[in-house]
Amino acid sequence: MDLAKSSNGSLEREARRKRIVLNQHQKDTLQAWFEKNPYPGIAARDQLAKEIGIPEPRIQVWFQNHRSRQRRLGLKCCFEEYQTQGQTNPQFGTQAKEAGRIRTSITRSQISILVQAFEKNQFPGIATREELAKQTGLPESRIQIWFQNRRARHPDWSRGGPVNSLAACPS
DNA sequence: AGACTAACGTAATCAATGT
DNA sequence: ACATTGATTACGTTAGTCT
Repeated sequence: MDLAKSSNGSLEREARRKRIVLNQHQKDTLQAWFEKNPYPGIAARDQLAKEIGIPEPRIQVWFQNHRSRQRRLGLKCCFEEYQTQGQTNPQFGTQAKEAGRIRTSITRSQISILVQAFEKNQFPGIATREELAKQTGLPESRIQIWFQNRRARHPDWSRGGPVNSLAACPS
């Protein structure tokens, strides 16, 4: 993606989160959990997060990246396989799909804060997201997801030219 | 300099919730 | 029933770390 255009006072890409560096013990533990279950639910992720002292959202991303890596190496850890195995073979119950994160409910006032920020910048960096997290009381990781979904579903009506923003939201 | 990989992006889809 | 929208998936890209 090519945001962060030229020098001429254009919008610069905001900084991303500082990259964490995993120590060997953390890598080993992650690896071990991955082998047991490459698709951990929120409960397992939380427990693992606590165990190795890494925030749960980082754990979730690590599993996403690691699945890609494994797949690239020819190893096939695919979700469907995992699910159907659980269904056709209920005895191997360990393969059953684990519960995901409970849906976060976002209030009207929180949404208005987020929408305002979105109209200023559709691609907030970590600093902006943390600030919004503070203002709204929502976890930063949920804010990041909110922006992803928003970009996908409300394409630029602040970017470039306002496409008559009042036409929206018939409430 | 190049390999590795956390962080981050899109697109598609599932699923909870409200109307 | 349907629309809206939060969460998860696959997969590609960007950029920091390490050898």
